[in-house]
Amino acid sequence: MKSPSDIIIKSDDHPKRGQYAKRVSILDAAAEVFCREGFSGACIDEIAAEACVSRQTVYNHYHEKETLFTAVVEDVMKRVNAVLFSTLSTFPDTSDNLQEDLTAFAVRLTKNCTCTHDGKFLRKLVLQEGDRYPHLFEVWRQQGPCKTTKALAALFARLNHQGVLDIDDFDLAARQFLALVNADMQMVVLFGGVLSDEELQVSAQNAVRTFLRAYGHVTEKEQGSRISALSGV
Amino acid sequence: MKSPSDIIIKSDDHPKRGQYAKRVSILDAAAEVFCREGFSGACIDEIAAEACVSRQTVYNHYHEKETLFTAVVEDVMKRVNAVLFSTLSTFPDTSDNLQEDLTAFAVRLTKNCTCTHDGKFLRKLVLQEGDRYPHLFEVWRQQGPCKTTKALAALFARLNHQGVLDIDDFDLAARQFLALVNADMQMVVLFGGVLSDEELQVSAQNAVRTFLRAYGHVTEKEQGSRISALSGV
DNA sequence: GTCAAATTAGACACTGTTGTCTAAAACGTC
DNA sequence: GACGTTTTAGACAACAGTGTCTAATTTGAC
Repeated sequence: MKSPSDIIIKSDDHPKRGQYAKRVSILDAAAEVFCREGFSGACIDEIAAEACVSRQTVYNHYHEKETLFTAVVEDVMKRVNAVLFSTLSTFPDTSDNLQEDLTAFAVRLTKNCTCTHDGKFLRKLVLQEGDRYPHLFEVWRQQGPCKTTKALAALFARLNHQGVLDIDDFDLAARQFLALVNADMQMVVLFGGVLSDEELQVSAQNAVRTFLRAYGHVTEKEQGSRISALSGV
Repeated sequence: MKSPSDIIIKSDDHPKRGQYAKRVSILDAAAEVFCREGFSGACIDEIAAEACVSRQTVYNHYHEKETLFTAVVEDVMKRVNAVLFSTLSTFPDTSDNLQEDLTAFAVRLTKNCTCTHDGKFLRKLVLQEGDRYPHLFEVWRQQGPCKTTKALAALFARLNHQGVLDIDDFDLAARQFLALVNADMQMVVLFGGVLSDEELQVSAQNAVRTFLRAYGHVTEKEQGSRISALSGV
């Protein structure tokens, strides 16, 4: 009915051809179904259908459900981590307009990492199957979130050195920055809600304002009043 | 083999007898299995075995798997919300020793609500099956977390009125307080890790310290140094 | 002790899923 | 255009889980 050249045009940017295209297609579909149904609830037939591929093809590439699952998880983790570190590299390196720069950074963080399809998938997965595959997720945690905190801590240390921040425990500051940035996400994202760009902006602004109130150097005390005017939503 | 009076002594405090005992036993076992395996992965036979009850008894009480599942969720939600509000009622009402009082409150919050078995279960459940039962969880969210934030906001407003805090948006402050308190929990709790009492204490201390730095009234500036000495771990 | 209600083990039909196997078709590379 | 590889649809066995039914047993209240 459908020729394969139709099939590979799924929702991907550059439709790769041949065997590789199938792999990607299967991986994407599997991610979708695993995320929606959980491991036990997901059924290979459904995945095959969603990937526009026969069931046998799925079994050709990944011998069994378990293999497919771990492949999907590793794939998503790799993507998420890549985006995470690429976003981290946009951390402001100048200290003028710190409030605005940090806010923009926080927005990027939420938009690229937290509120992403992959992001939600991974969060769901970790919680859902973390107990069953401790090693799989522990490795990711070390390479991802833990490294992120360390990197962020180093970046804050730099700002501290420049004299614009007053932090004694950089690691703690990093964790708290992330917590504040995600403060409004938790509940909304959990329920599939989507925040508008404006809401994202306000949320990030609030997070950064509080962060800078706690850690901003005393000389910048005029910030407090300035930003409270901005966040009038 | 086993007499029912043996069975009901599971891990409960006061072993209720008769029909009610079975219901409780089933509900507990089901919560355990649903949490471990997810809805699709959970099997009635396993639940029945874990509850020391025949499969038929499960079907007598809850006609089908779906019914049992929603019953379990509602049960856990009720318990979690009850503990949540009972903990909220212990919010400090005097403003001397605010740092210590708030820290103790934060510890109670994490110990009673976040790091609980029920707490983790609910978080897992919301993420896992939230899409499938939007109404179920939306009601809970309104009655639980949303109300919590409102209540906490009101409590902060009271402290603000007493002049010990300098908050302009109480609701935001409440959300950020919760975010800071949970900053260290997220990753650890996700992976089934358990924080020691000491770690819990330090984490709460750090959260409150940052919160008060951001929102504490300027006159209390000596707090910053005092607490940083405390949190030397 | 009696009796109604609840519980039990086990068998049962039914459905859905996994993973294998086949033969036919489509592919891509030369 | 020929040939080896990949994909496909469909049938298939094996299995696991749901939900029903039955007949025997146990329970608790009187």
